Amino acid sequence: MKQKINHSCKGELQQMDLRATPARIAIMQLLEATQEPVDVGSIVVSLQKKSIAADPATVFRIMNVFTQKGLIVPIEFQEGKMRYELASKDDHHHLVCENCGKVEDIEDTLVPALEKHIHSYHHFLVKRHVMEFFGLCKKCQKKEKNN
Amino acid sequence: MKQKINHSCKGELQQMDLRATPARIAIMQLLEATQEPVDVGSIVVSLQKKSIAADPATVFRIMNVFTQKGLIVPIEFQEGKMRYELASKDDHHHLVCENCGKVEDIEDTLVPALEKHIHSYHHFLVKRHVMEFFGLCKKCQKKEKNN
DNA sequence: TTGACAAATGCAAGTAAATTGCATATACTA
DNA sequence: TAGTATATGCAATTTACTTGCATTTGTCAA
Repeated sequence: MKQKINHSCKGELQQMDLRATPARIAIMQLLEATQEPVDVGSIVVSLQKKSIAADPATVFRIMNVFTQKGLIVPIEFQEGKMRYELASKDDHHHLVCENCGKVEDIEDTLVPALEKHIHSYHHFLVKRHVMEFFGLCKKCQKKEKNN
Repeated sequence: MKQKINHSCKGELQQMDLRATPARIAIMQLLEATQEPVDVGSIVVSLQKKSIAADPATVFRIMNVFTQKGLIVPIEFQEGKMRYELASKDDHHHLVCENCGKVEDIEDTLVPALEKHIHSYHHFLVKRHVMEFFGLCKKCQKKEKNN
């Protein structure tokens, strides 16, 4: 069965002067359907399951172009590899469970104020930030208690 | 001229059940003398200048042991490699200039409160966080203006 | 001070993420 | 539908980091 083409993705890509190739469309759809930031390896596997063969080198290139165009944001969970998520999901941070790997989002309520503060007091213009939290989710805290 | 041995470093190492080897002592001294987080490559170069030849593999191993023992903290500036700084310098974040590379420290006034908030409202226990800011320092903002 | 042994190092080989060069394939435009 | 700029696949490369093993060295006890 042929995968239905998501026309909004196609449009989104073309608006950015990017050709709507099968790999690019599939990656956009994947990112839209996934709540957790994904890495290149898992993207390749996901596409394989949809019978879309994409070389890792190609996926790396796509992620770079998408990042340059501002479609996605690279995220670092300190695993020695990059993850990515849709830029439209911005204004939040992640709570990464170090036990089960689950990722929760939390709203970003303080960085804008903090960046203003940094500019006023340190005369430093913030363009980009990294802010992630690692620890134990509710379930894994309970599990740990029961040991 | 022989480098004077910093006896406090030696003691610090031995307290942690680590043998006080020349490379380890020199790295501790380097970290104490440096305000910016350093990567393995720059450590090797710095030691060479002090006529201490240390293999990168050894430095990587030392950084891993120091991290495990809590002497240093790994820091990620999204350059594809790790940096490290003394753990005793903790409770601050970095303002990294993307133009000249300069690193300023800012006091951490909000993370403790934020982590409490995260535990109360999201039931997530934060054990570790990453929080860095990238942008333009005062000087580089001026330079950019004059173009 | 010395000698023995566990621990640290150097060197070389091995991983894994990410990049790059080049020939081929393909999406878009006219 | 054909021509062309662009994207992809594949293989080779780069770079950070790790690991295995033989050798060296710091430490501690005698």
